[in-house]
Amino acid sequence: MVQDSIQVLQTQGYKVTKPRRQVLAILNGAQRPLSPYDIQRLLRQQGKHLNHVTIYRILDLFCSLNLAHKLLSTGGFVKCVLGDKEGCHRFMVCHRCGTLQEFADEGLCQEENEFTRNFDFHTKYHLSESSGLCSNCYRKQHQKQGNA
Amino acid sequence: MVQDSIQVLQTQGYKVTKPRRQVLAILNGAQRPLSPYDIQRLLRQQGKHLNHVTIYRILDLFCSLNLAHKLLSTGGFVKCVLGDKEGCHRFMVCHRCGTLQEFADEGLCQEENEFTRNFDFHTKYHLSESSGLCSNCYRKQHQKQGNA
DNA sequence: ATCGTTGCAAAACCTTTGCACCAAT
DNA sequence: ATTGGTGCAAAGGTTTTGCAACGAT
Repeated sequence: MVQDSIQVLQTQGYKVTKPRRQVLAILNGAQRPLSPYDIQRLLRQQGKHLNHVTIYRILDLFCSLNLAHKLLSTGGFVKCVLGDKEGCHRFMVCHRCGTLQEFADEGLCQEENEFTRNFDFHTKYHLSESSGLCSNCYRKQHQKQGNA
Repeated sequence: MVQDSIQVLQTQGYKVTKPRRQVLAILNGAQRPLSPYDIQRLLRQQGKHLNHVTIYRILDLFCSLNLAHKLLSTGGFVKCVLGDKEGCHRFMVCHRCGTLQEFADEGLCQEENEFTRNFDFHTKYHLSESSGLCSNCYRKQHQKQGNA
């Protein structure tokens, strides 16, 4: 997974530096979106020190290469897991446990494009997040409250 | 338009103060998302002074009452123009001139819900922003570059 | 050796908090 | 008169900038 991203860096002419590898590793191991300072904190726990400015710049780069995404709802960063899959990359975010799943579907994109086309608007890309409950949390919720 | 919002404030038991009316007026006249400091600046140009903290608090309130929305991509605030219309409120944002249009469509919401249902995810609401070119900018773009 | 990257210091900017005062009801 | 709102001062957090030094190629 990290290896794929390193490939992208190389083929695009960007250097594969230690800081970039470290940020990749953190994003890869994360279960939730991380802020730049989150990343710095997690690295520090491993005895590694990265300047926050460096982290900002690396995240900018990763987002521009689609190696990472910035979530709309929280502003946190996550590693992209879809690679070059067609269609805009979207997220399901569980508002209970915070876990998140990335997905894409060209059909959805088309529907949205057609819809906005009625307003004479020419869509380039979509930012889209679905907020709700993941299967686990949905189950727990219903155990607690019985049925509601 | 502003009158409707004032109605909402009153019926919900919130006071209709001068600062709130001023912020409403600014949002109402704006063609693009505004930051709290943008609003302060615009008011100052009219010789009116509002503390930035006050503006933050007013915007928080407006968002909680759905009188305004905070755009997630840019962080700017816009007046809600859909009122209670069914379906999640979505935005088209022109990345050239910054103008924005709000819309909603229950069909889109359903499609997205059904799709995420395949992942055993239970969607509560959607966050969605379409980025592209408004009709004006699309035309200009094509005049400049001929055809591409 | 080179040029892209990083680290550092500093600044700018954004957002929040607590409390005293004010003003809409 | 009451109570919610506002202003102010201050603090805390986030993001950006410029430049010198470093290191991946």
